[in-house]
Amino acid sequence: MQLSETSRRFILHWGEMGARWGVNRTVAQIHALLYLAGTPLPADEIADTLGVARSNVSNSIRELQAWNLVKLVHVQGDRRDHFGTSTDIWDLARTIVRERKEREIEPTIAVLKDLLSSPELMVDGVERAARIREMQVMLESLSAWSEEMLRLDTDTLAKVLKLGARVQKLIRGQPVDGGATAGGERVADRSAAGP
Amino acid sequence: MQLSETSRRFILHWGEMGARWGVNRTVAQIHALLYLAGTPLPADEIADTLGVARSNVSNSIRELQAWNLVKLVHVQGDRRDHFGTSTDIWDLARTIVRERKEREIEPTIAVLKDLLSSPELMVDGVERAARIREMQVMLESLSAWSEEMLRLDTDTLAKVLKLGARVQKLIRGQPVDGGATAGGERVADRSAAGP
DNA sequence: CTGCAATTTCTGTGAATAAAGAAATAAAAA
DNA sequence: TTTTTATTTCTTTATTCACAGAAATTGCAG
Repeated sequence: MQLSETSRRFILHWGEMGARWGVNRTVAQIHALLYLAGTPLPADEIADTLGVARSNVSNSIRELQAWNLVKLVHVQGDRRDHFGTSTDIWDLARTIVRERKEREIEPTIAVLKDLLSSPELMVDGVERAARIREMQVMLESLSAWSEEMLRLDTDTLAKVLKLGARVQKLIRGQPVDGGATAGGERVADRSAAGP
Repeated sequence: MQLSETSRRFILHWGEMGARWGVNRTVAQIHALLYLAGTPLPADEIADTLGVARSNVSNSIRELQAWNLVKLVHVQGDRRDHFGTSTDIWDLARTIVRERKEREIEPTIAVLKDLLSSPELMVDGVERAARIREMQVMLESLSAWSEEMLRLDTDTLAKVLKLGARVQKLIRGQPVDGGATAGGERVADRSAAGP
C-alpha cells in the first residue's frame, strides 16, 4: 500500500509512543497502519508498506492478537490471512486498558498481598509495611474503578469524562460509604516532598 | 542499608513493572527503595543497597528528579546529598500521571493537530482523516478529564473513585452539554472487531 | 500424493540501551 | 591553600532487544 506523508507521520509517531510505553515499535506501527487502513490487510502487504521483514510482521501480529487488538479475517477469493483492528478508537482504548490491567495491575496487587501476608513482614517496621499496604489499597481502588468504567459503552463513557471533576460537587459532604478512605493513614515524614 | 526479604521482593517487582511501562529498571528500583525507606538516602547508600554502580545511581536520580519524583534534601551534620520521595502514594500517582501527560499525551495531540491541518490531509480519503481526528478528540477528552482529576486532593479523589461508574446514573438522559459526543461518527467497516 | 504457496518458528546478527569504571570537577574541611 | 570527600560526566563494556533471513511447517490445489 502506498502511504501518504500524513499516514507515514502518524504511523511513525505512534511507533515512537508505543516504545515509550513499553510496546515494541514495530508492533505499534503495525497497529497504527491497520487502524488507519480501516480494512484488514495481509501480512506481506504490511511488510511491504512498513518496510520490515515478513517474519517480523508475523511475530508482531501474534503479539497484537495476544493483546486482543488484532483479529484474523478471511477475505473472499484470497487464500492469504488478513488482519484487522477495530476502527473505533474508544474500543481500542478499552482493550488496551483492560489488557494492561489484567497483565500488570492485577498481578502486582497479588504480589503486594502476598508480601503483606508474609510472617516476616514487620522486620522492617510498621511504617514500611503500611506503605506497601497503601500501595495495594490504591491499586485496588484504581482496579475496581476501571473495572466499572470498562463496562460503560462509548457514549456513556464520553459523558462521564465530560462531567469530569464536577462529580466532586455531587460528593461534597455527602459520604459515599462508611469505609476508610484510601491513602488515609499517612506515615513517615514528608520532608522530601517540600518545594 | 540492610533489606528484608519483603523489601527486596517489593523493589524487584517494582523494577520489573517499571520496565514494562518504559521506565528504566534501576530507576524504578531506586524509587521503590526511597518510597519504602520513607526517609531520604545518600547516593552511595542507594548504590550499596541495590548493588549497582555509584554512577548509575547518579544518573538514575537525575532522571527521577526530572520526573519530579525525587527531591534533594540536606541532612544536618552530613555533607552528602540525600534524596527522598513522597511517602504519599496518591501524591506519587498524581505526579506520574501529570508528567506522562505533559511529556507524551500533549505532544501527541499537537502532532495529530498538525497532521489534521496539513493541506494534503485528504490524499488518503476522508475516512482516514476522520480516524486521525477521532484519536485526537479522544486524547483531548482524556487530557481535559485528567487535568480536572489532578486538581483534586487525595480524599476527594478517593471518593470520586469509590463512586465509580455509578456516576452514569446521574447522567442518564440528562445531557451534559450540547456538543457532539466524542467518537460519535464511526467510519469504515467493523469486520475486524468480530467475535 | 505431489508440489506450490503461505505462514510460522528458529537462529544469528546488528543496534540500542543500560550499567560499570575511570577521570574530571566541585565543594568543604583542615 | 592544600587535602580530602563527594559528585558528576565521560568512555568503555556488557546486556538486552529488535530484526532479518533461513529453515521448517502447514495447508490447499492439482
